Amino acid sequence: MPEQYIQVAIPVPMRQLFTYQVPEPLSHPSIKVGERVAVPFGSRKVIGIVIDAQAPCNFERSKIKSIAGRLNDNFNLSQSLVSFLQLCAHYYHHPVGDVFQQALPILLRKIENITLSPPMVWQAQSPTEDSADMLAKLATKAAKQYALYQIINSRNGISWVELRTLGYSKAQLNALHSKALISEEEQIVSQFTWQEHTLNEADKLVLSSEQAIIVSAINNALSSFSCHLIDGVTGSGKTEVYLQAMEEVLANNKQVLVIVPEIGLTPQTLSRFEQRFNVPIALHHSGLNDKERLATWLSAQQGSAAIVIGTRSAIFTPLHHLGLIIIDEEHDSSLKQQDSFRYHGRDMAILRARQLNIPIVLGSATPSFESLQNALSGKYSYHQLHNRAGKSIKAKIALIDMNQQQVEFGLSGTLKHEIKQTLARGEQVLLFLNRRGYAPAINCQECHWLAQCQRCDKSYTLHQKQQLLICHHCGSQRRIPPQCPHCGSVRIAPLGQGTEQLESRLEDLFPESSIVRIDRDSTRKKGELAKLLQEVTDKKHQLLVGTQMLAKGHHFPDVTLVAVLDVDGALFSFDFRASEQMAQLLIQVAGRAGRASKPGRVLVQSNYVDHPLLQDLVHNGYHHFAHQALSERKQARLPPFTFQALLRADANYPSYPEKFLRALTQHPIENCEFAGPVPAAMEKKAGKFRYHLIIQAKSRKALHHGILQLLAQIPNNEWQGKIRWSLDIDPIDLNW
DNA sequence: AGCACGCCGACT
DNA sequence: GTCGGCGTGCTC
Repeated sequence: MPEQYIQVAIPVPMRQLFTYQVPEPLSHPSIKVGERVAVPFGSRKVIGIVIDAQAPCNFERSKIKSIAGRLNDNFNLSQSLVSFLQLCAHYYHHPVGDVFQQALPILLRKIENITLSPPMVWQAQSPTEDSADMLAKLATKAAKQYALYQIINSRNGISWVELRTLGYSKAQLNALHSKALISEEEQIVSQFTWQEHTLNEADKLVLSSEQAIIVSAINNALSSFSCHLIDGVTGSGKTEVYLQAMEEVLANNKQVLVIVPEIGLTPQTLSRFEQRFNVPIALHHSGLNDKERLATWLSAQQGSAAIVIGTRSAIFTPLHHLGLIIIDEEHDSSLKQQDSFRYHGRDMAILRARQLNIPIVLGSATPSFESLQNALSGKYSYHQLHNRAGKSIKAKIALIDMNQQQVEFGLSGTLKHEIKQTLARGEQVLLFLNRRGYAPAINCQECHWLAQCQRCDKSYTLHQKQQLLICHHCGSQRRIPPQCPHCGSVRIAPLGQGTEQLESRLEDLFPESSIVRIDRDSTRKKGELAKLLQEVTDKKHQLLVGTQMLAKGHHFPDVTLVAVLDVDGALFSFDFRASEQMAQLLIQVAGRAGRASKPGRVLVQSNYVDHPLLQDLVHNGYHHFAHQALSERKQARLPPFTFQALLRADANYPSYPEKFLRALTQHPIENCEFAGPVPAAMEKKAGKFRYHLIIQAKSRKALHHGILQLLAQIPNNEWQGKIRWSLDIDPIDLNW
């Protein structure tokens, strides 16, 4: 018997695989790709994934260790998932082991044996006379319990995770259980199959011809790769298109993967899918614990889940019979991971659809310029959904020229007037200010000393309620100095305005109205955001103040006035994507405010109302704006017409990062150009000094090859050990 | 990323 | 004398 060697991915940030030997006693049954093995690594023992089961020995024989054991559970990765994750690592030039580590549920990365209780589902008991009485009582006395019962009764088995995501509590469940209306039973784990009761025909809407064309375009080619961009405003019926496209896929006993933004997995979203299809749905979002995550993973892999709905990392779930991928709100920035393995959920989803030869659907009211360009150039099928006539809820956007107005605490006279009018009609108002805290700085009015964070060289933000100065870049805190440390004056005053201050000004201006502030500070506690949003829906508050986090996913039917207090930052940012994001934000909130009978209005305050992009957006809408901006990007040779990678370097010594990056630019790279090195927008952050180098190419292929050349230079670089670096392919935020 | 090894400063 | 600070280097 010859010696057997395997190549293993190890959970360390190294761009290589490790070779191990399989000792004879462990070699039966034969080791397969995707198997998890316990291996000695340095002084510790870790879990590795077998990438190659019959590798040649390409390492000094005497240094090769033997694997310590095989994990003989049923949680090994499929061949298809292994090759997909390798593709991802390759695309992002990211360490393979780290990609595997991030893609796997935490429990699969631990050595300990996994004990997973069998999956349980809730079911309605067969009706009796008693239960009919009880239900009649619940219908009047406990509406929530009654609704919960109705949901459980309408499906054949529903998991606690689903019910929790739909907004129900354990207490409500227990109440029904103690009344013997429902029971918990072990789920029969079997391959999902389409049955007569799977589709709720009554829930189906009649498609417009526009919608019908899209559904058949998707369903016409279910066994080959195609990418469809559905471009349609809120209320134009994107979801109905998703649902009807899914129907055909599910009817073929194939699974569907739905990716939504971080904040998008709301009870409403889920219940839309629940109502239509009576099938097991597995969820994957931040509200799950480790065991629940593994359960989702397993049900997807075994094929018992028909639909998987999740946030960006759900793209790594191992669906065995995947037939369709849907990316909702494909422009949303939460689809891109912004640390360590910086992947884009949408782009990896396209890669996966291509690998599996299946269609993928991207949907948005404000498509990313990348997707729009791919649609316009014919790379994707482009489908526009227009609003149905007569049901138009399109909001109007108007500009307020701050130069022509008396401005008090960031509020123009016009805006104050509009707020008053709206409140008088009993409707709600939403004010955007993208700066949390009380004031973005405090300074001394005598000597103009500015309180700054030593580690970041940035102003401290004043948090009045907490009586603290907080650095928003590194989180460090200090007390408010009673007097200027420079000249001793006590005339220390806040500079500029944040949400906290706006909230307290509004309390003075509109004492009759209840005001709620929604930002990272006010929603730190778990469940607080949901609670505040519920209060808004219940009309407990009339005035909403918030940062960008308010723009995503939430629907505000009684908000009829939305105002953006300061849009100018986005117009003059050096980041060329700032204006794209600003436009998306404006259109998104405009679409989410109001309802058919009471359309929302959007007011935008600016000192530069003549700015061409602003004018274009306001007068001609998102698509005109996007075309305009795209032709500017083309002229300037910026993405999506070119392809970028960002090499970030940081060190404890100021000069190192720049020198390290500059050394790399000394060797020109074929078909690639360098920009920089430049100091990061925040050169100093948390005591580290940071520089950026952009590598740009006309084609993705050229960029890919260029990066390989670049990375080859790094290991022998004299700066090795003195600096830390990381690579970001297709960066979207140049600020960090 | 861990973790060991190693070389300097302040303490039972 | 030793405990422990974190710089440096290695992991099949």
